[in-house]
Amino acid sequence: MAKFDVKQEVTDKFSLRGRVFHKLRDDILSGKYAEHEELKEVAIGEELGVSRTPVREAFRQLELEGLIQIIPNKGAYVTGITEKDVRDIYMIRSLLEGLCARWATEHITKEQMEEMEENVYLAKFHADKGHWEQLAELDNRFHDIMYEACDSKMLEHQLKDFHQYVLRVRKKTLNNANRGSKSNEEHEKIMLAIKAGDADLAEKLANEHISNAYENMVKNGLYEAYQK
Amino acid sequence: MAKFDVKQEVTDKFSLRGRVFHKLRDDILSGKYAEHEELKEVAIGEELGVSRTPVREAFRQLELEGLIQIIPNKGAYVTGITEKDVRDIYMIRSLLEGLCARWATEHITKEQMEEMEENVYLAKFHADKGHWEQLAELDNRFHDIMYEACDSKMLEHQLKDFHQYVLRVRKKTLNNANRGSKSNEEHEKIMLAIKAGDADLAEKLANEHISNAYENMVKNGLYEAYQK
DNA sequence: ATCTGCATAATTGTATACAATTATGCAATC
DNA sequence: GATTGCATAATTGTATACAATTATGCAGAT
Repeated sequence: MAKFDVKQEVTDKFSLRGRVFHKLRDDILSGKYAEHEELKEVAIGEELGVSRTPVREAFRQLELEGLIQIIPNKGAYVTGITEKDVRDIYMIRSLLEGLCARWATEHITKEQMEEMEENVYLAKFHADKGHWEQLAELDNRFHDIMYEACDSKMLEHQLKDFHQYVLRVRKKTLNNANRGSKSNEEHEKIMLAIKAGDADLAEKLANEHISNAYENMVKNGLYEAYQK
Repeated sequence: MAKFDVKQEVTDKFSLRGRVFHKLRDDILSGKYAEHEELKEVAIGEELGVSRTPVREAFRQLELEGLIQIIPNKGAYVTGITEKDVRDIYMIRSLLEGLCARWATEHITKEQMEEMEENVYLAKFHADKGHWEQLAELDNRFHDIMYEACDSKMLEHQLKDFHQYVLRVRKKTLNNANRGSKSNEEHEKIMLAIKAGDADLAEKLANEHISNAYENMVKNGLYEAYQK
């Protein structure tokens, strides 16, 4: 009577299609392919040692993830993201993260609260030591905890969708200046607001947290990777 | 030097895969398939007179549209939407429509503004006459105008995504009571706020518009179609 | 030199064959 | 009767062949 697993990831890591999907996604996000570059089915297939069928299916998924665009009978092209797109994404995400923090305040479990506290204190340690790799990992994890804690698969899905875009710019954001520790200080405030049950404050702080991340990114000129 | 068409719909209406995609989407949204019903590749293919290949690709798209869920090596199942999911969707959409109204206030063109006014006044006429079909059509169109007017392909994409879910509940909402004319009165207020350049008011009204639509839906018990 | 028309090549769209996995039914066992 | 094991069927996953569409290059006209 077990219902099918709702937590199932949309992409299967073990099928050929799943491997193609993950490989292409990583390559696009890491910048291996230029924007607007055309992806050929046979070329990708030969590179990975698979036929066109799984490649085509991976293409359909990447299209709806917003990473490529398929034009019928022509080809698949890596999507371009403009400066305005990035700004819009951060503004939308700011709203949604705020709502997520609000709902998390209302629904977080004891275990999730404990992991969130642990995350903040561990991140403080790594920030002091300058361990940017671990810090970035913990930063991602903090947000994932909040997504899970908000107890809404709809909102979680939306926010994780945005993550695909955000990853294209955010990966370098925590390395420079002291955004890393600054970010974690903001996490701590959000965490404390959630712990105190102050949903209004949590929402406001989460809003600002994303806005600040955006401001920091602009200040450091990470836009350069994107077309005007 | 023409760049590829960014406005291109994600699904091609003329390819076999496109036809399968649209057919299945309509059938799912219209309730032809029960929730959690399994969709078999061969059965769908035979019904539409096509092979499994275009069916499989349509499945991958429907999955990312959130209408079905594919479990590797098992099958494709129509997604279930719980009452909580519906509530979450409307709350998220309320936020995003508010942002959309704000941006529309800042970016709407003269032509779009005129179409929006025309939409409202035409809808008033049909509401008086009790033409619910046309009213529903105009209602959808009003929101599409606003999505286009906000001048953000990212936000537009998000809101249209939600539309897939919302269509499953909203289609009957305008038929009963006087929600139809009530909805249009709210459209008019939003339109006037946008025309007056009052972004704060437009945002607030758009927020409330979606909330009201949700409240109305709950009041009329449209939830019954969904699992607990 | 540029443009047009057409033959050819390259690429995507679809159908089908086969492999791998999962579901089903039934007999044997307890 | 319930359960296990296994043979069989049903279904999905992948590869490949062929069709349809689009891109390319070149000859000839202007």
